[in-house]
Amino acid sequence: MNLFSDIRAVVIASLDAMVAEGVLPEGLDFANVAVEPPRDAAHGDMATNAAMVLAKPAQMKPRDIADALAAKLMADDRVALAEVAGPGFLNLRLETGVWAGVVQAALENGAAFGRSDLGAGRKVNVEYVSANPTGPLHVGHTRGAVFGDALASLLDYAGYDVTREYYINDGGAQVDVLARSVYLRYVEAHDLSVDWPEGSYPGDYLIEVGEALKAKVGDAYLDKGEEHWLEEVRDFATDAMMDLIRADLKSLGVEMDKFYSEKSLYGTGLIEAAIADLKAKGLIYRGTLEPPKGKVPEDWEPREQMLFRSTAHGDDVDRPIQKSDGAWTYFAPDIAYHYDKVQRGFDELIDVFGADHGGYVKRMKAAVSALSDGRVPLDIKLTQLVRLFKNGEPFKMSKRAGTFVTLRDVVDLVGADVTRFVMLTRKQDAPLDFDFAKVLEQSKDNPVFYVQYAHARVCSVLRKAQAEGWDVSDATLARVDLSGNAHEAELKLATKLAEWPRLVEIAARTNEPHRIAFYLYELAGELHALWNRGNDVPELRFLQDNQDASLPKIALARATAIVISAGLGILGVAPAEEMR
RNA sequence: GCACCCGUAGCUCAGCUGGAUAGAGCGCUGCCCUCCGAAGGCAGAGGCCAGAGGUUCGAAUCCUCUCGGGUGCGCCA
Repeated sequence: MNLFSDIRAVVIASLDAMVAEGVLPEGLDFANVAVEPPRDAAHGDMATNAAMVLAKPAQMKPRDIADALAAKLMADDRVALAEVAGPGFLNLRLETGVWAGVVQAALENGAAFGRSDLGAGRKVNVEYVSANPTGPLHVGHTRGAVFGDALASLLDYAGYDVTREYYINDGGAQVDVLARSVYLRYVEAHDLSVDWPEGSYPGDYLIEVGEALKAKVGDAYLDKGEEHWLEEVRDFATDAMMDLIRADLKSLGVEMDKFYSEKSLYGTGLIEAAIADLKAKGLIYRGTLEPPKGKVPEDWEPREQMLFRSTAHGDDVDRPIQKSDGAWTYFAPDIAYHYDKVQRGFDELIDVFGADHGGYVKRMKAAVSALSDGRVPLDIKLTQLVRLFKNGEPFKMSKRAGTFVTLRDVVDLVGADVTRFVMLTRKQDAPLDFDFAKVLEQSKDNPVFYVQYAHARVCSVLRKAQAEGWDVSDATLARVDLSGNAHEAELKLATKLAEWPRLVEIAARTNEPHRIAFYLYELAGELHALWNRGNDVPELRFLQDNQDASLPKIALARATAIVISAGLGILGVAPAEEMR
């Protein structure tokens, strides 16, 4: 139930009727007609811009359209008042019974209140984290993990068929470096000393991998050239790292539907097939790139390479897909991987990358555009870095992983729920300050607490009501006559609840789950405000001295808790029953 | 040099496919518990939305340019 789209439908129907009656000319496009909550509550419950949008194409004065439309809308039994204001806005005041309907819908539908069919079952693939399998996940990955996971849940809630996917970069040189590092730890496990070359991964987390390797193969690889062990150790090490990463993700509550191995692309002909597809479209050629202007690499020499004509699909420069020695560049398997996604039938693709990968956005979009003939949109979300603080001081930590702060460090210190919520209180492309002290603070300037507290307060009311022996099940509350909830503070809360389904759609359309977090903060604020109004106005307290008077109030509170719980569910955060 | 992201209250940030007088938290000032959890609430002060043009009935939002900050830029993934 989306009240805004319901009322918009009424507006559109009225406009259609006006066309039929000859009040409006034929052939008007109503696509830009919007029904929105007004910025100022004094303007009513909803406003439509219909008259202003249509004035020009209809060659009429906004005022005339608005007057005629107002008369039509007043005929709808949900509209109490429609009046023209400002430059041609039509402000609508709805019957109070409409808000009761919203509360009842929430109670009847529970967590599904706010679900949308916006996605219409379309298949969307959300690829996120995709960290190299060379070590534990760090804070930067954490943000990508939380963002991608919440986005996936949001899209699911909005009616998409969602696949959560992780691309394992296990085919390149960096896993060879990993293998050599593990080998050195393996040698150390035999109580032999080793020299650590530049650029290896000396992190402590590889010690146990080296020992595990020793337990598995004994001294079989000692004093052998790497041609005897590199491949085996590489597989062993990447498996161990992926186990580690999977456990890290699980500690955050993130579970992927699919882990897709880059290595698995080789030898299957998929890369060749993807390139052949592009070639058939005339997008592959041999050529030499110009050196980048302004910053020419010192060892620059012109080389002829196999290039992808990405400029034909919006890129700034064509991109190499084969090195001069004939080996694929990293871009080739990336193309093949996205080719595979297109082949698997996804209607939309989303990649979540760290901001340091911003340079790859255009070429990936160009590749997907070319491979799908423009049919499959690819949205790439870049997550900005996280700055760590403790009480305002920059926070450094060096534990088992060496110099960086790991995902596990963060989760161990503040918990998965807090980590997730805080990471979503900022737009993903803005830097995020994460203060270990503040996020655990139990006060209003900590949004996690503020939202949880609102939910806990409602739970407290329900517990007290049950202690009185009252039936406060959702089914009962949904049948209560809510016409008594007519106070301005109560209507304000119900109005906020009515925005929930609309907000879900906006957040899903923009792929911006942080909007959920901000909405929950506002909704919690409305509940706290109403709660405190009970100090001055006893009739507004959720608990009255008898069941009949209490149930309508409790119904409103419970509906709020349902929406908070559903919203937190999208963010992957468990609602608190009580604060401790 | 080029591309992408960003610039909104003293600070940290929202701002809905362009909508009315630009919002919230922190900080500052003053109020509100014999009363469901005051871990809260109410009110006040604080803005040339970096700047300049343009499109539009209407611009923080779209376009161009300038300034300032970040990220990236052929055989590294």
